This record gives sequence, structure tokens and C-alpha cells, in this order.
Amino acid sequence: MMNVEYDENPSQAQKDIWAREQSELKLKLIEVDDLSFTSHEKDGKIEFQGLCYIGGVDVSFLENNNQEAVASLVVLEYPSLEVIYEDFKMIKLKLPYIAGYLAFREVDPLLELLDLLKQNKPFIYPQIIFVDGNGTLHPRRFGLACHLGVLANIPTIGIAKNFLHIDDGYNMTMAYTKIKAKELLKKGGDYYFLQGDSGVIWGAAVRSLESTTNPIYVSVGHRICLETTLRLVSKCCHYRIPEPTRQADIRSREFIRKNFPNNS
DNA sequence: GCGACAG
DNA sequence: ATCTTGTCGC
Repeated sequence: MMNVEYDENPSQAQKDIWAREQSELKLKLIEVDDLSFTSHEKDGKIEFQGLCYIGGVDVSFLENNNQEAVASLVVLEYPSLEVIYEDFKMIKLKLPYIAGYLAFREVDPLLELLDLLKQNKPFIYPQIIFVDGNGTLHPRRFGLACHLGVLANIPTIGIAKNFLHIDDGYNMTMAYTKIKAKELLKKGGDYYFLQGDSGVIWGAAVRSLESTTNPIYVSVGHRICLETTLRLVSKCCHYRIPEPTRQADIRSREFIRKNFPNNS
């Protein structure tokens, strides 16, 4: 039987409603530090004080089935970056992926996982969450990381592996991004701001390690500024993808392998 | 009409 | 997002 709740092709009218909802929620967005920890830079070295728990969230998919997926939440201890908590939730997606509207597809199960953790182990509830997707690097400056942050009232950071095109002139195109990356990301830790013709800074392209050329795209989610975001990301990269989102991704796929051995 | 488009 | 072994290099 078909899943009648799945909307294969949301109308333009529906997208307009979603866009308005994003604009409404954006009124609550905080793009300055509003954190339970502090950061300092002494002698060029970054230090965080009072930071113990960082969250990571992701959604992974089953083969053969574009409607079933697994949402994951992990908590890492800082500064060891060791995973001390993991939880997964099987979900039925009600929407396809639509660029600019990712939150309407994924945010609900992530909120549920956060609520569950808050109920059961409030003492390790994360002080900030790394989200697989964008924050302010979004056509309406309100991507999944902002959406989750505002709804859960928690600081968040957006981490994207691919660049999302924003209509703000040629310097916000993929072509220009690649040119700039080659030009400016000479070594590990280098970054540059993604600034459109309007002058708005949407986020930053970051070369997380010396050993990787392909940048990640980092942006503010909620209750943190871009500068602090970049500092924290730099402290969380053992590989190209920062540990919180990387672990959420690895472990949710592992969960699928274990529970759905032959979904091929 | 064409191009561009997080996961 | 996902399929997918080897392989080149530190």
C-alpha cells in the first residue's frame, strides 16, 4: 500500500508557506554568542572554557527506499571528542529533498531525539550542536541548523559538505567558490568568508586539514557568531568533517547495517 | 528555456 | 543522500 502521507511534489504554494514560516522563525534567530561557555585566544591558541558536551545530528537513508531513514544524535565530550552517547530513530519521510527546505524534511525527528535525551540524561545535554547542513548559508538565511537551533532553543552550527548556491551575485556561485578555494585555502585551518554582492556574509569556506583540499562550508546556526563558530570548528576537526557530525553519520549508517543487513 | 540547488 | 575497490601518498 502506498504511503499516502508522502508528498512527492510539494506545490509552489506549499513552498511559499514554508518560506514564510522560515521568515517568521528567523525573527528569533540569534547570531551572536549566547553560550554556556567562553572562548579565548592567547598566543594564537584557541581555548574554550566550560565546554564539556557537543552534540552531532544527521539523517542516513536506507537503500531502495527514499522514504525510510534513520535520524541520529550523538554527544561528544570536549576536548577529547569521544562519543559518550548515541541514539537513533527510524523515521518515515513525508517529503523529498528540496534545496532550501531541508528542515521541513528532517527537523522533527531531530527534535524528538533531543527531547528524549533531555528527559533521560539531562546532565549530558549538549551545550551546542553541529548540524549536517547549513545555517545562515541559505537563500533566506535560515537553513536546517538555524531551524533546529531556534525550535530547540540551543546553540547550533551548520556544516555542509557541498556548496549551496545563493542568489547574491557571481561570487556566490560554485564556479567562483572553487576559484577562491584554490586561491585562498593554501593550508589546513585556512578559511574565507562567503560574501555576496550585497555585502552580506553568509558563512565561510574552511579547509579543515592540511591533508584535504576540498573545503567544508560552515555557517552560524543559532546563538553563536561566525568567528566563534570558526574557532570551535577548528578545534573539532580530526578529519575533513568535524567529529560531531562525522560520528553522527558513521554511527547512523552502522545502525542501518546492523538492523537492515540485506536492504540491497 | 537554461542553469543552480544543503541532504 | 547512496552505490564502491583499489590505490596513491605521507
